[in-house]
Amino acid sequence: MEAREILKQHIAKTASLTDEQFDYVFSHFKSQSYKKGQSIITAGDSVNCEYFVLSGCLKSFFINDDLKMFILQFAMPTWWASDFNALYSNTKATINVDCITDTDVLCLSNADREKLCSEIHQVEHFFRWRTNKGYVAAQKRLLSFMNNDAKHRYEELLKLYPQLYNIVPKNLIAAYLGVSRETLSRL
Amino acid sequence: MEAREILKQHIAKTASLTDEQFDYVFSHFKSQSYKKGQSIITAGDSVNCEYFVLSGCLKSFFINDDLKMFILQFAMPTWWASDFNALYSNTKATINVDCITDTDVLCLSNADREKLCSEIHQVEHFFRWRTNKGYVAAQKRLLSFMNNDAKHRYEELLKLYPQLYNIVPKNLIAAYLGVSRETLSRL
DNA sequence: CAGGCTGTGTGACCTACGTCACTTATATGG
DNA sequence: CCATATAAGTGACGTAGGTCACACAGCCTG
Repeated sequence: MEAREILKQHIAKTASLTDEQFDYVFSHFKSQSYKKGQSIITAGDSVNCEYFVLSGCLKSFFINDDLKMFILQFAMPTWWASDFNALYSNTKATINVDCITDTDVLCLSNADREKLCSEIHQVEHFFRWRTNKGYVAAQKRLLSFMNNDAKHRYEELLKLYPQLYNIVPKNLIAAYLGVSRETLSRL
Repeated sequence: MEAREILKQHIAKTASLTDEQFDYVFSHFKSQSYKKGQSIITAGDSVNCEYFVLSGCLKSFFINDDLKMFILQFAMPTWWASDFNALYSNTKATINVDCITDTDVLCLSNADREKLCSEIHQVEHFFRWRTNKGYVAAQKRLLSFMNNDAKHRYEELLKLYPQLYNIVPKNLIAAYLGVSRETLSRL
């Protein structure tokens, strides 16, 4: 399926746009392709866009002072990724976004999102619900962190994204679960 | 300051409503008072409303199978609290909301929020940004969980809400930090 | 095919934090 | 004003998971 249709169906799940409205919205997205290992957002840079994944897989992650990596999210097709904190508050990135595999995305700039949201009520509706879902998911993950041990969280992750097991190296899974590579290997 | 003004100023920070629009919005909120220790949302019940705190302090928390409590959020004045997962997806509550102190709130039902959001574009704008902020905060907390030890998180919490230290018993702080009461006491 | 990478497994040891048990202090309500 | 919760500190000990070190497999690339 082509980019246009993927985005159209994705939006249609939460908002109803006329064909003309969707065409107008789509015209603000920029298609982009990246290679495995390439960096899309690097900590310290300014962040202009959010990225809608068409194919492939991204990771958004934080690197601490000891150079340890913590993965906030794996972004699979129809997921959105960016450093939302930096994007929304117009500050420098503290989060990185890299390609785990070759990846095609659609980019939407912060300014264009806000423009579309104010011009088309249903677009604002769509983005409200996108974030609502993200917020609820983040809270669930937080609870899982507090409540469950590494093994439990690992099983939870595999249930949530079975595809991940094949695509993603174990050290990245460990960085998502917040445990060391060695601990994960011993589960 | 009275309820009306508190909400008005709170909304005005992210959305511009005319006085008539605000009056209309405000008419959908129901004022409610609770006593210290009272439960507002109980796991297993259905959830109809979200709560805007005018005065006092709420906690939203999860109780696991071992009856251990994990606090998702302390809700101070001008914060919103509910079981948003249950509220949005119309399922039974898995999160509880209780009063830490006597508390005055404004309740808004799920149906009325959606009605207001669809009727008034700026209201949808307001709620989009409320969730955006919540989402970013949840991600930050998640990172802090993965990256920092209990002591670091404790200091972070006290910096973020200095008032909390006096109002809230230490066992609740521990439940927020995800450590045992004893460990917190030893910091 | 040799020499790097990167990914993965495993042993030995260390540490932050949990659990349980007991004590002390502070509220609160009958 | 006493009785009973509730809150808070502390010691002893257990354990999940971290860290470091090394081994080995499957790759690319020269």
